[in-house]
Order: sequence, then C-alpha cells, then structure tokens
Amino acid sequence: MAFDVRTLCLGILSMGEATGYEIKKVLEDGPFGHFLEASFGAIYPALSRLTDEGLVACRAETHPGRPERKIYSLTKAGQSAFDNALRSTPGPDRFRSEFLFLLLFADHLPAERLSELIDARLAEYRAKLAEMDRHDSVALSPGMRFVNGHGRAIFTAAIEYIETHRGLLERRLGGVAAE
Amino acid sequence: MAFDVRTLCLGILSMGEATGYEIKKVLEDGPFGHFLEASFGAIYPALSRLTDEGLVACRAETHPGRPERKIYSLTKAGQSAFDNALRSTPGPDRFRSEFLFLLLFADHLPAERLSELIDARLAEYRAKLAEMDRHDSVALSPGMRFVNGHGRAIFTAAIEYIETHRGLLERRLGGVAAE
DNA sequence: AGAAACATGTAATCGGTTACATGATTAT
DNA sequence: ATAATCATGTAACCGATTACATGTTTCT
Repeated sequence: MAFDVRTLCLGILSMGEATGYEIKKVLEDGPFGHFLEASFGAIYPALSRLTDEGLVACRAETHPGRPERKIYSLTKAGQSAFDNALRSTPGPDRFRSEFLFLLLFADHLPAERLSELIDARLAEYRAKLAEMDRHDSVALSPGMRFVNGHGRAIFTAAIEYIETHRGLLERRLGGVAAE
Repeated sequence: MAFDVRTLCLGILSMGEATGYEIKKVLEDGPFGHFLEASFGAIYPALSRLTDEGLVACRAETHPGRPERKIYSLTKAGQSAFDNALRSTPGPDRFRSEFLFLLLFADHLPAERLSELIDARLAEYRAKLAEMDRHDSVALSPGMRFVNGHGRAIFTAAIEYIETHRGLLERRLGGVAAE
C-alpha cells in the first residue's frame, strides 16, 4: 500500500476521531503541514471509501439546518490496515521547488525582481519557522516533536543559506569573492 | 503558465540543445535532481507538443538500425515563452516525505526496524550529499552553484538533525533528557 | 455589512506515472 | 552471457486538484 490520502486519513484517525474538515485543518495548520497535504476533494471520497471497506466507522451528528457532522474513527480492521501500511518501506522524499527552478535562471531576471522574489520567499520561510516554534510548545508525541524539529532544522538551514549566499545571484558584475 | 514538464524542457533547452533522453539524464544526475524530475512518458509528449507549437525546433540524426536521435533546441518563440514563464510568481515549495510520515508513528514500529529505517535514510542522504559535492567541482553558472549549495545546506542540516535527535525516537523508556 | 470559518460533497479535468513495445551497442 | 546505457514513443490508468454547489454561524 502506498502513502496516499487514504493512508494519511488512517494515520490521522489513529490519533483520535475526526471529521473530514478537521483532517484537512490538521494537515494545514498542524505540525505535519510542511510535508503532507490533501484537498477536500481527495479527503471526502477517501473517507467514504474507507467506510465502505470497513476500515473506519462513521457516526453522524445532525444539527438541523446545516450539513451533518460526520465523525470518523478507526475500526480494528482499520488499525491493522494502518499498522500494515507502516510496515512498508517509505518511498523517496519528493521535493519540488519552482522558486529554486527560477533561481537557476537568475541571470534572466531583472535584478530588482530577483531581490523581491528572494525577500518574499525568505519572509514565507520565517513565517513557517515561527509556526513550527509555536507547535513545539504544544504537547506533542515524540514522533511529532522529532518531525517538527526536523522541519525547523531544515527551514533554519534554508534561511541561513539564502541569506548568506544570495549575493552569488545578486552581485552581477563580479566583485569580492565570498566563501 | 505553470512550471510543468513543458516549462522544464524549455528551461533545460535554454542552456543548450538536447535530446529527450539527455533531458531526462540531466534531471536525474544533474545538480537539479533533488528538486526536479520528470519521466520519459512526460518528456517525449511535451517535446512533441512544443515542436507543434513552434517553441522548439527538432533536428533528427538518423543512424540505420536504431531510433532517430532527435535533437531539440529553443526557437525564438520558445525563448520568449520561457522568459515569460520566468516572470510568473513561483508557487510554494512542495515537500512530501513518506519517511517523516512514518516517523510520526515511530512508537507503532519495532525498535529494530525503526533504527534500520533511519540508518538507511541517513545513508541515502549522505550519498546525495556526496553527489552534490561532486557537482560543485564542475563549472556551473551562478544560479546552479547557488541551487546546488542550497541542496547541500539542506541535506547537511537534515543529516545532522537526524543524527543528533534520533534518540528521541529510539529511546523508548525515558532516560536522560537531551537538548 | 461582509469576511472567514464551519461543513460536506460531486464532476470535470489534468498532469503525470507505469507499463509496454522495440532494439542496437557497450561495458562487466 | 548479462546487464546497463542509449533512444523513442504510446496507452492505460490514477490520484489528486479545481471549481462548483449549498448554507449556517461567528468574528471583525
């Protein structure tokens, strides 16, 4: 079994019951947000299918005048399916960056725009880092703390690298050799 | 225009003419390999379409008894299409890691298997790092050097983090508090 | 008053992977 | 001998995104 949205749902539900909406939120704002994501259009159908297959159970809370709140939880079959998925060897990490692709061709860009781009990205990274710092003050399992720390380590390294080496791209007409 | 395989091909061809096969190789082994990839099944159709649209030109070398070698190069229209694509704002970085997902549930895993997994991943990261060090000794454009250095910075940080914090996952029964 | 959060779901579309098909040459 | 590299292409399939459809409640 691959680590697709279904497995993702199983994993999140193994931490406790949740609705589709909450799964999406935890993926967006939780300590996994920097390396996991899924859209509603993927989560809801996954949850239905998982229910049909008996891997999750669904309890509905009805509030008149609005959509039901469907609270999902892992069944025993779901637990063992997930433990099974956990036994498979994880595939390679995938990192794709349009930003880095752009920087490859930094010399095709106006200097001003290049600097803007770098500043903006740096700001985003700093914001993510701050978010991760916030996560760390919340009570987390060892796995989550490790993973959150990993994210912090990587973003810190990226920021530091970009800050100290951006001159390589922005200094167009030679000059003092750095590093 | 998004940064899809077509744009990727345009970008690589802007560095010089190449065949589909070579584009794939440069993506696999070149200094971009850690954040860009594409399969033959995506590259060849992209190149055909780009030819139909007049963004690349194709010159075929025929060698009797084997498939033609089709050498592609950017046309002027292709160059401006690429410069145009470069003007668009890059989307967010996407990083997905099944490995990290697995570590989230480290407590569900047998201790031995966990250690194996970490060791294996560490070895892979070190191999990638060594590859990047090799790339750096080759003459590279500033953009490529920056990007290659960025990869090195990130992999170095990841390795160091995992090495110094793996105890958080492997030490199951409490013990000395670290960090 | 208006935006954002809460809440679920479907359908069209898409970009891309995987597997298949073919076959010569070169290195181990 | 056998595997790897060179070399191009097609077709089936897939997982997922985006946009759409709907409607309440709460915050600003």
